[in-house]
Amino acid sequence: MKRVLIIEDEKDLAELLAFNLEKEGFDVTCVHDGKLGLERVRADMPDLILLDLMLPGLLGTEVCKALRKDQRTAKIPIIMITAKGDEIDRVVGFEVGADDYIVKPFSMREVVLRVKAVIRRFEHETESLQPDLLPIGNIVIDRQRHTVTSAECPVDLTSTEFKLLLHLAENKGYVQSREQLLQKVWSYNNTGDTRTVDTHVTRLRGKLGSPGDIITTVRGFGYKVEV
Amino acid sequence: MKRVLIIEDEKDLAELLAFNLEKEGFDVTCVHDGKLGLERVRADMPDLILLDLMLPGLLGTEVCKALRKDQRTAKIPIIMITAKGDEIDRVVGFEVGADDYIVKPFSMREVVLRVKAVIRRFEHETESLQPDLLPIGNIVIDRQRHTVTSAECPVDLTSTEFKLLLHLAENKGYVQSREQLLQKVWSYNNTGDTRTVDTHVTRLRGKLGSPGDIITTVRGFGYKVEV
DNA sequence: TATGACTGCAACATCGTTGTAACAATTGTA
DNA sequence: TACAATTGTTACAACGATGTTGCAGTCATA
Repeated sequence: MKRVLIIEDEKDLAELLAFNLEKEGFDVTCVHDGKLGLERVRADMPDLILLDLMLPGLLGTEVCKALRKDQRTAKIPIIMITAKGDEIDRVVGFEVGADDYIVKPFSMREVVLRVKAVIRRFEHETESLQPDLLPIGNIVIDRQRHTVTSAECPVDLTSTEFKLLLHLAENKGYVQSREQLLQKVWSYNNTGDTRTVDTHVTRLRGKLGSPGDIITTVRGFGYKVEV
Repeated sequence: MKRVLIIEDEKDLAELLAFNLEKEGFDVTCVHDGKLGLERVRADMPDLILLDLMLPGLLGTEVCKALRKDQRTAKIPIIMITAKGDEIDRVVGFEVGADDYIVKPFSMREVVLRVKAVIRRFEHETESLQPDLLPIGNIVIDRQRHTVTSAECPVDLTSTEFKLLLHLAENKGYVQSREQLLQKVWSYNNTGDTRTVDTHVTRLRGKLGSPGDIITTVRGFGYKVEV
């Protein structure tokens, strides 16, 4: 169950928000003052904060900034409630750092949807967002990002080198002849100079450093990746 | 124009479905194998998937589960085609996660109606549930107001530039080929000079200033946004 | 109608990448 | 050991992909 903290000085509005969010299964707490709100966040560590821009004592923007500065609370998503549309640019920009905003007047349905959406987004972001990684030895290939790390260090590969490494890794354990590689990686139908493969293997090994040793030479046949 | 991917091993049936959906104005692609289907989904990102339950190689249920696990594809609606009625509970339930099903034998009219209904339903859901704000690096994109701030400064983008930035940001980390971008941002099906993309990327980078560096070039493949 | 913004395309500049060749090093074999 | 075959390495010129700019056509708006 997700916990939401509402920091809003208009008590009627706060309770209305709380009622509707609780109906949707959220665990809601209300605070009516900015300074108290800050303390409450640190005590409760909620999953999301609904924060009014206009607060007595400490402005909503100040609360937001303070939360962003503290490493512990920096990643709690904040939705700002604001009356004026023209404040928005400043609110959502880096200066203040809210994650979403709702302009008064708003429907309860809108608030609930917005809260759910922001929470969903943050769940995804914090989740290990690594769907299609191909680890091989001490090397990790990321197909989507088109990036490669060797011994945890990012390596900058050219397009041909990337395709070559990927093909060898996807067929790990199987020896690939130079002709096969030219066909698969280079899309050559006729046979070009097979020594081209050697050149690229060398460059690849060089860029990968010592983990590149998993690309082994099979004398007389070709290359393979072996762990 | 909405794009539909059909994953169905009976080629005759697949073509019949394709014919009838194309007649209704859909852009249809067919794949006859589960594993290929998965790859195709990730490459094309269709708006809806018609998926046969009984597939050679990889079962339809497995394809469905795999799509649901990947954050990028989790929200693409799936209609399952099934021969037996008794599987349905499991198929549309949480374990597999299809959004609708059609039992063989079915009329083409029924399929078309079902496809349209599911697409309509999902259009509303994705609209209302998306947060308005998409912060990425030092850039904040406001979907609703169609505004962008770069390093807290409002930036004036044209509609094409906005769509381009939004699409790259929504797929952050994933390399988008020029062809994909033309399809998603420009709605070009096939023709078009892919260099047009380059031009707009340049203009976009220029307007965004130094925070625009998050749009990185992946030589030989396309562009991506990386933080 | 005139103006201005936007768009797509073409042309040019620039820079990284690539294939080839030449030479060095290694391996296998007689 | 000597020799041939294979592979490793390096350098370099040509190529190609991308960055950039200008321009004409289109569209909307005043």
